[in-house]
Amino acid sequence: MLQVPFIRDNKAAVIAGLAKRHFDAKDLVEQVIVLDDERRALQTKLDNTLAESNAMSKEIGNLYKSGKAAQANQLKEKTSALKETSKAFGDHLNTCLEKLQNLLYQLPNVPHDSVPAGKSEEDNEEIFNEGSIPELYAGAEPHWELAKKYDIIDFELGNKIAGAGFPVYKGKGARLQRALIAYFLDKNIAAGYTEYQLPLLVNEASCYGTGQLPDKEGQMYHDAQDNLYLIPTAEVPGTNIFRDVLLNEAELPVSITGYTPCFRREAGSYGAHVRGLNRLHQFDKVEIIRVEHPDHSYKAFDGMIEHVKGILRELKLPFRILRLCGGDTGFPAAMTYDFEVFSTAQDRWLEISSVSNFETYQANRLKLRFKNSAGKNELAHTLNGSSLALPRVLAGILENYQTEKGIEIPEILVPYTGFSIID
RNA sequence: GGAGAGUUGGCAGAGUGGUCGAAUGCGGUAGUCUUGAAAACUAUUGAGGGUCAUACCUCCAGGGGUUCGAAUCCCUUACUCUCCGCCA
Repeated sequence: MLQVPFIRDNKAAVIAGLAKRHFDAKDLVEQVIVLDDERRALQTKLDNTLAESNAMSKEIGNLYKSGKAAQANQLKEKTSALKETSKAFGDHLNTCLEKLQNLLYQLPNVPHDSVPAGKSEEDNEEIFNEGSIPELYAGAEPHWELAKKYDIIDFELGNKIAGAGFPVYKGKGARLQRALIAYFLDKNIAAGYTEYQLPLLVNEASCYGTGQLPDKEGQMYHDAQDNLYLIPTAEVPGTNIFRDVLLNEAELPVSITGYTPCFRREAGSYGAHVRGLNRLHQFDKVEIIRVEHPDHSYKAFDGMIEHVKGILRELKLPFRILRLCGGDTGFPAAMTYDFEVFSTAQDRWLEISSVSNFETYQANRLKLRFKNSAGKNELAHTLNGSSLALPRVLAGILENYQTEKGIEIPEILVPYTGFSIID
């Protein structure tokens, strides 16, 4: 959520920044300012009324104490009118605040200066490309065929047990998956991240904290009985660790990592592009999350990019990095880089990681602050990224490492899998 | 699931109707002392709104109520703890 004083002071910049998302913020921004003016005026009126009745109450108390009950009773009669006016101002103020809140929820984060304008994924900038795309043998197949051929992922069985989008991994498929999780976590820990095991169900407040609510209500699985949501990403429980937290400056930066399954309803997305492992209702992901001093958050961002690069290099997968344009950058993010692995047999790029700096947008909702060197409480910056999303890495390995003899296991993973080929 | 107890500032923990935004301790900050540090001592230290700055207002888990006046009484929701039941 953007801060109102920031919007007031940087009105033109906010509108221009959001234009890069093809988001016309002009009316919203105007409304925010008008409502905020109204809010202030009402607050002042309410405060004055309350001050008056506070003074009166004090006087009544004093009169009683000094035995002047008759005078006190006389004063009491005057309080009812004050009560009514303060109630009216209070109600008015509340509706005003509610409206303001709603407006603020509608404003996405202002993109960083370096973010290109653009409408959709076609306007994203490729800023990095590494690894050669392997020449596959004549009979090379997409991963869903390979999965069947080597009996490592059973989509039909998942359909039977749960439904589409819930694959069953078995044998070496399951073991490879587990190896990847362990490898990613070890890499993250070696880079200074602390491992967490987090709840997979979260409450409403946490969903508001990271912005899944109110915007993305229908995209999460919801247990109505207990009013809990299945997490769509570890970002939700991981970042909400810091909801309503005041850190000391010396405690920054905070770096955490965690493996969790992720659950997404993905309502309405079917078809060829979601075949196999491309899009699932349940998938595994290892996430990295950082809380940073505002002065260092972009340095941390670069560090996260390098870190993910390092993992993909070790896996020897061909990948590229995209700087997302304004239109494709997620609602709460100021800047996002996507990592994509080339899926040889499908002849397309698959997103496997997304690293974002939210600056203070999430922190403002979360009330995540730190005491700065001047002794003032200041909003921290939050960042997160995947390292990595499992199914598409798996798809990338299956497709890029397939040979006539079977699927080779990237060397770095062999100590984790305990086998070097799936055949 | 049943019964009971609790939720107070960065943390711990007093406070049961009127100078309580809240004792005390820890922690933080500044200073004295010290070559420097530690210890000790002294001072200072909750958050938000509002103002040029004051004034002033709000906040003692969330919401509602009683009262001239609520951290304190009542209702309600959430959470925590203890006991019983159930259970990997």
